[in-house]
Amino acid sequence: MEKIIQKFKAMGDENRFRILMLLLERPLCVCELLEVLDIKGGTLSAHLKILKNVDLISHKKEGRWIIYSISSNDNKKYLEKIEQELEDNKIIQNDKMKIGKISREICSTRNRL
Amino acid sequence: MEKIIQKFKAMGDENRFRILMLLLERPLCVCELLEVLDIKGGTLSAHLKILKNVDLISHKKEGRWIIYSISSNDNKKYLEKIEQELEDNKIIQNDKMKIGKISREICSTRNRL
DNA sequence: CTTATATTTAGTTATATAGCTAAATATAGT
DNA sequence: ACTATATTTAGCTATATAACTAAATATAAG
Repeated sequence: MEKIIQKFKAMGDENRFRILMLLLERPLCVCELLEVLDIKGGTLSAHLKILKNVDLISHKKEGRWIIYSISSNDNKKYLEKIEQELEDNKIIQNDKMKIGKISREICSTRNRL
Repeated sequence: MEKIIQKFKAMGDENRFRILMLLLERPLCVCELLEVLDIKGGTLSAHLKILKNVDLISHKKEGRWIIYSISSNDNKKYLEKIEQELEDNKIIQNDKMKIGKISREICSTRNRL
């Protein structure tokens, strides 16, 4: 039971929920997520750890980047169903618009921790 | 988005999650829930309000009792799927065993707030 | 009116959560 | 070696959450 409750808690935070909706678009590196969310690197790392601990996301290394994605097809389907109910949400829309304009390489030009 | 996040938060609490699993057995009055959960009346009322506010449960009056139940078939199906993954959980098992032995009338013999 | 059932409110306490800064650590690429 | 990307840690602050007690309120039944 602890596990499922932790999963709900993981999804019950705005920034983590936005991360999940963003990863539904495509796998993303940490610096791309940082471009969209208004939080610091350390904070984002903590959120990613929480989502990883409940198996909602997973990651792989690719060059000097760490790429996060939704961890299973079940999770993907589940989250997509939720996403449909949020088609008209401004924050989510805006996040997806932003992420559409960003590529991994943009990160080097910024200087976020 | 606020709404879905509130829903996850509502489910991400042990006592509230136990309430949902109990209501999956059958509709229950507040005093029956009080027999199973180790919390005071005021606290339980607050939890029920949170679950009601996100439309997970609803209630109706019946004599001097207020009967709570899962609010829709969709919610019921959703929660039943989660319940299946928890078949071997001791707390849930115990809760369901207890609720099986209780009827509404037992309440008058106790004196919980 | 009194009792039973439930909710609400005010006030309190303890713990959890989310964010920050700043420094340290890890790893891969150049 | 140095840089880029990311994580972790320690220390801090602010807010949210869950619980309690105790009293007040609401409603229906007897």
